[in-house]
Amino acid sequence: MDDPFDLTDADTVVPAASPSPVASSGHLQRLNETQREAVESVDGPLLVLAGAGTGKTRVLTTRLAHILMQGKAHPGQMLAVTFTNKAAREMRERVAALVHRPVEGWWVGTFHHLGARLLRYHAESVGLTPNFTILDQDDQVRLVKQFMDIHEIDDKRFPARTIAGYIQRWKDRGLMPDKVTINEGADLDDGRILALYADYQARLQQVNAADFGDLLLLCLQMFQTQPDILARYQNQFRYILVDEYQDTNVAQYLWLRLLAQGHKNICCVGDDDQSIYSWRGAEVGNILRFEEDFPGARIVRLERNYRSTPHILAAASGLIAHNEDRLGKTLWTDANDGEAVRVRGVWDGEEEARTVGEEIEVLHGKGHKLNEMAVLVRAGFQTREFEERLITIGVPYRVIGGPRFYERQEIRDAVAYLRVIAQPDDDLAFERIVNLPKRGIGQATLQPIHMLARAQRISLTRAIRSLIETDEIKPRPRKILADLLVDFDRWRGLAQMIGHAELAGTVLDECGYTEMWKTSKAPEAPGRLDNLKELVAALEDFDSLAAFLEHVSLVMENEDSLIEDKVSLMTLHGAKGLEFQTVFLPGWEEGLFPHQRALDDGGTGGLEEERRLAYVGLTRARDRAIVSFAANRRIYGNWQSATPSRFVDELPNDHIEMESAPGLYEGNASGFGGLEDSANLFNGPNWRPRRRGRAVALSDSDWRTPDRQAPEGGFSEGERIFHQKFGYGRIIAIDGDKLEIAFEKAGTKKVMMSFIEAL
DNA sequence: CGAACTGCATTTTTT
DNA sequence: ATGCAGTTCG
Repeated sequence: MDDPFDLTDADTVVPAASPSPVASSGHLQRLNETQREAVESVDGPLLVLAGAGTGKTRVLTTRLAHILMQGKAHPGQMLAVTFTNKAAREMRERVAALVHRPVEGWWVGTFHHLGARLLRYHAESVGLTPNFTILDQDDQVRLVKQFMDIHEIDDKRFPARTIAGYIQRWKDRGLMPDKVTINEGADLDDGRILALYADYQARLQQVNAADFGDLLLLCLQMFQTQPDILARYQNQFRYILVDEYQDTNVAQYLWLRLLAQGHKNICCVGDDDQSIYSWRGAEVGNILRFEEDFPGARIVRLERNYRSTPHILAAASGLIAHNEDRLGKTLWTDANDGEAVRVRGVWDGEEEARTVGEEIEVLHGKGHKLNEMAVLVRAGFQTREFEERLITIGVPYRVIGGPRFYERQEIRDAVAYLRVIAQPDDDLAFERIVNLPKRGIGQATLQPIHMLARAQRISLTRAIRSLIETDEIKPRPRKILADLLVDFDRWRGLAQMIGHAELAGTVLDECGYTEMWKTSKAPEAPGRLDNLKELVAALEDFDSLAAFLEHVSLVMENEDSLIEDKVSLMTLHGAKGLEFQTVFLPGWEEGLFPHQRALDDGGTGGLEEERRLAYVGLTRARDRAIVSFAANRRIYGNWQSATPSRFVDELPNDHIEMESAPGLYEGNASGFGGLEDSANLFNGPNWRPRRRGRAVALSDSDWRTPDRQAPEGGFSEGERIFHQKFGYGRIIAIDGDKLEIAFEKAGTKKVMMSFIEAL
């Protein structure tokens, strides 16, 4: 895949960039005046406040290309940091397109990616070896659990998840255990949490591992303790560029500030109004403080919006104006007016889903692409209602942000085997697979091993090696463990002889893991086996096992091809950075959006962040935004009546069109009958019989684009298929355009043929 | 040691 | 309603 980790020293791979001012000015001409200013102000600190839809990415990539083409720096002297792999990839591709060739040797990537790379070069300086393991959240929690009892922490009051969260937050703030103050929560649970953090951290080093936070934190530590290393990179990185600066946490900020001290050419791009990640450590303060942090900084505001209609822009601006803590921007556009933002009150969630579905059908009938429509919700579970509706009416959709490939159980299991092979001291991986498939190794066997490992500060496999000769372990488990270690050694030897993809296949077969799923009666077993095959196939794309493992730990994304025309369903968070012609924004009710939880533990700041989320949602829309709220909603199984979100009231009247049924909305807090009034249940203004959807689905099937029309004889009984909601299954019967399918997980259902994918 | 049961919480998420 | 995690029983 993209940029597998390699040990090529960036400095040595520097083809000199030849200045080509002609091409350069061509690119500059496609920019407006402020954009050009942002591109051309290459020397000295620069903050680009880039409002939604103001051409941020274009500026960013043109700037990088500009620097290259001006011959101001070699690729190896540029550092471009993003938050997601997707953003990094996009940057790489677009810059390459601008300079008409792939750009070799420049440092583009996520904070974590680049941090990992730096650490691998200099692992010894922080007490690791270059092949250290990167732990993900799951591993972290498991590691925390191991220390819970030692520190006598009540897991009712402080579940492992929560503690891992505290540790993560400390790391986000750049705090090693010895730096945590009372102010930062050093006294949590009488200091037990902090003590656990110290143990946790010591253990990580001992097993040659780093968690996500460490990728930055250890870099910081390295920079602070090894001035020569720091100086080298300060010197090397002539131009630094940071995307989504409003999302940086303290550790990332410190990391950047240290690296930027050399040439002081740092360009940060961001938008304080789109800061929606404070709950995971992002500090809006970083962007608000930029001028103080980088003296002499220039600030460029990109305010001309190329995305949305004036109505949408005005609605979003009017809403965000209710926030106090902001740098302030005034977005403008010279696009034509377009449609007002529609705001619709409905009876309940079902009706909301129905109306959204109808709207989608109408638009699609008029020739609008489904790819250009999105339903953006506050919380993941809200997508369910829309999924059900879209299935009923036969509209293809995709849910973005579901479980990801590398997070699936079988994939993590398989990866654990590979980790044990590549990193013999990887305890977490070892524990995951020591009794998987079932070998009869349980807590009883593991306990003395743990004790020894802890006492001697060695890894579990090492502990086993020294215990294997003694009577500490009963004969039967002793034999099993000894065999297992022999297997490990054999696989490690094999790794030298055969390709890593082949190795993976061999390991999974020989350890019995594949067999375990083959014999499994579980309905999802065949799917899991398919995934394992996919994993082995994916390994082919990497140069080495190490490169693959790096990829797995750092790149957790799912690749969902945008080729098929589908409506997108996702959370507002997931929508940041995307745009659609039509955006549906359902669930604008007090308690749901703004979410009660954000209000409770975030105070005013929490509310403002929710408002920014709303702003992000609205500004995703190019032509059309439809906000809706329901009077009644079923949450966790019981019905609750709801009040329209305060954000609805904050939308400027001149730019919205209220479509509430009479009586459902008259300003906030009135005439919004809840369910206690049970007569309303069947007489609500928008109540309709349940059956209706069925009829719509059948009569409307003709609007579907021809190529999506399921081929008549495309399926046969007994065929194995895939359905995006119900998963894998086998066809039992065919009835016109509907198929009866026995799903492996979801039981037997009748579904529309157009939703079935042949395998 | 493994399987069944019960209780409990249930925003957002990248790496 | 639902799933997951921790506990209890065989």
